[in-house]
Amino acid sequence: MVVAMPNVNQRRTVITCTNCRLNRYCLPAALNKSNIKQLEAIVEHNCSYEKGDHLYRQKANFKSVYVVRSGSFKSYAFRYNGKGRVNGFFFPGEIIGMDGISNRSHINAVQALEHAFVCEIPFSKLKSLSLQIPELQHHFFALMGKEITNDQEFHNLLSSYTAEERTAHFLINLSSRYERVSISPFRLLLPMTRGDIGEYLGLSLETISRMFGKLHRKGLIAVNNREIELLQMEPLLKIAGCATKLGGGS
Amino acid sequence: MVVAMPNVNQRRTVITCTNCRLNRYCLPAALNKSNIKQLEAIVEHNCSYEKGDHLYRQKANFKSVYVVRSGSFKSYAFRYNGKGRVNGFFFPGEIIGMDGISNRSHINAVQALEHAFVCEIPFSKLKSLSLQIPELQHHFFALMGKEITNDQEFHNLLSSYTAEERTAHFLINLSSRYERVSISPFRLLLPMTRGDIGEYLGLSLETISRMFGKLHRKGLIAVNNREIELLQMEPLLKIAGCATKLGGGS
DNA sequence: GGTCAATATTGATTTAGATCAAATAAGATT
DNA sequence: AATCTTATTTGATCTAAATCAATATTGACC
Repeated sequence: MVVAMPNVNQRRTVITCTNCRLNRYCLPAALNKSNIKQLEAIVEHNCSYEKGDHLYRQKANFKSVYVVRSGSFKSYAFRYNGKGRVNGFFFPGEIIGMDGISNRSHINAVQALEHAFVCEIPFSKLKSLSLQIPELQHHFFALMGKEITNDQEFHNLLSSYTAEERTAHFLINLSSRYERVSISPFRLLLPMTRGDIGEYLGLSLETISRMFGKLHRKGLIAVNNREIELLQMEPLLKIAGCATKLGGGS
Repeated sequence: MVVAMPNVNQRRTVITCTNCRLNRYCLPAALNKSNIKQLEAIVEHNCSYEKGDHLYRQKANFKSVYVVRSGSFKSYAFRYNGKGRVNGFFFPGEIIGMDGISNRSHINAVQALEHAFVCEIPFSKLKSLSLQIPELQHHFFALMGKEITNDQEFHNLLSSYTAEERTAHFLINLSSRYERVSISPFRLLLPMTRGDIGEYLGLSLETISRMFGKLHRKGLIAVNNREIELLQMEPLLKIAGCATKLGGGS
């Protein structure tokens, strides 16, 4: 089985925010050492999930947000009419669960794409702590704001990009998110199926396969099942509609 | 010219959050009287905009969020490659500006669709006040969370709904947002063009026109230029993929 | 009221991507 | 290793919506 996302801190030292390799991408990024200790106290570290396990299901009560430590997840939702599927992927350092904040219940389900670890942060405790630590409040506002701008850029993509552009954008976006957490940004190991990508990008799985083929024929990528190598970034960025690499996002 | 959104509190009494007719949909909703006074002190009330005026432009510095008091706005963004356009509409009681929180600069431009008034809330002051008033912090987290869930439901719509379903959804969504602020939910006066709607829904303007025609021929709506009457809610809700009326959203 | 520019409708044609249909290929299970 | 299931690729065909094109309508401005 392809395991795209390497585990972080495999050795079983006790894991804390202070010693976590991802701490500069996560909530501690905004905090000083003493504040990090306070944050540590409310975080449940390193819960383990197997491939296919659900972090939560649609309509589940919202209690916590989660940070991916290793592995990856997809979020998906069915509507009343059965439409709609995958609406996000999550990689190490990224936050899961904001879809439950407004309603106190999650609108999506979230499922592990491979063996994964997450930290769980009870939201009520996070809110209380944010009242005491202005930097934490500020940072969490910024994280939610980032989620909003990502979603809006995605709106743009779904309403005006061709299949090839969406596919290139997807690869470039993944690349920059991998790079951020020191995973190779040029050899992408995809933890999700073509079908997942298709649902996410509003395309059929056959079209995803064809677009990978098309980009391959142009010499921009190499495709070997779930392993995609990005060979020529400049033209890819151009097709993806990016002036430069993208910021991370769900 | 069609003026869809009636002005609120036209008589020139001094307008405050306490006496604002929209206060139960806006930030004061979460606050007690003394807290509302504190909020009032940081709000710039009733700034006026003419049709076509920009509330802010793409890449403008982020200082404030805004609440629509009357009239309506659209937000739009151009990408590096010239793609993408309208990505949101805003009606009375709704918050504009969250697209600037994470980056300290707005990714969208926002333009008045008709004569409009907004209240401006400097974000740094709002954050400070949120540290003192837990209910305010909670409420603003909830508002941002709502934005996130709306955007994700929209992702779903753009990736899996047909033109007819999108159009019906748009009308139903508008209806419930109008109803929330006591504007008729069955006689919709649209402040935006077919082109705006098309860009928003990822369809051409001709398709919007045709779908209005199609829903009209089915007897579900009556179309008179910018005035759309919803005649049969049940079938419309069904086409729109809603079990019941939708919550508000951008 | 008359002219112009912007919007909206409607029809004809094209096309990007969906769907249908096999054939491979990779992993999982025995 | 052999079988079975799930994913992927590739080709043929179809179709929803885009695009192109022509009017028609509306509102804005002299």
